[in-house]
Amino acid sequence: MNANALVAWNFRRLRSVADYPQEALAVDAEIDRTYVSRLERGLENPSVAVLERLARAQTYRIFFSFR
Amino acid sequence: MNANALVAWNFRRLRSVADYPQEALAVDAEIDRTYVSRLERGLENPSVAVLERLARAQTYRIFFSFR
DNA sequence: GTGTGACTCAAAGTCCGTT
DNA sequence: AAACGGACTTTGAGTCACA
Repeated sequence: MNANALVAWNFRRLRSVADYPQEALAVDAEIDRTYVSRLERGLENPSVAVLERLARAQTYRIFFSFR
Repeated sequence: MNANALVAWNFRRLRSVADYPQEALAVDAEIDRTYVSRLERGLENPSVAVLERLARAQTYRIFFSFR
């Protein structure tokens, strides 16, 4: 198991349980929608800066969600 | 506090407590030694693949160390 | 709402040396 | 043993049109 596949899998998993569309996440994280798509399928090798923006967006989403 | 600064700080911290020279880590992780130097000083924005190689090398070093 | 291919270009990452 | 420099090659980041 490699790190990028794990990161990809966890990002998708956490995004979908939060009922958070790729497109909305992309906007919040200020990352292109198509890049998020490829990242979640393990086709990219993202940098720490990218992970940070996505993780922060995910965190806000979870904290300010209802259910 | 940003993610790259944290990653940099932790990599250096863990490497030095393991008594693990940059050059040896660089060889084990198959990463250029000058890059490891810049990374630990927070001057780089490394990819997941690089983090993985460094982290694996660190892990082996810790597991197969004496003290 | 997401996946894909093709693209540009700034940045990641390498390799040489010197301090 | 680690920082620093420059020149270099490769890849990630970011965009777009289309399915």
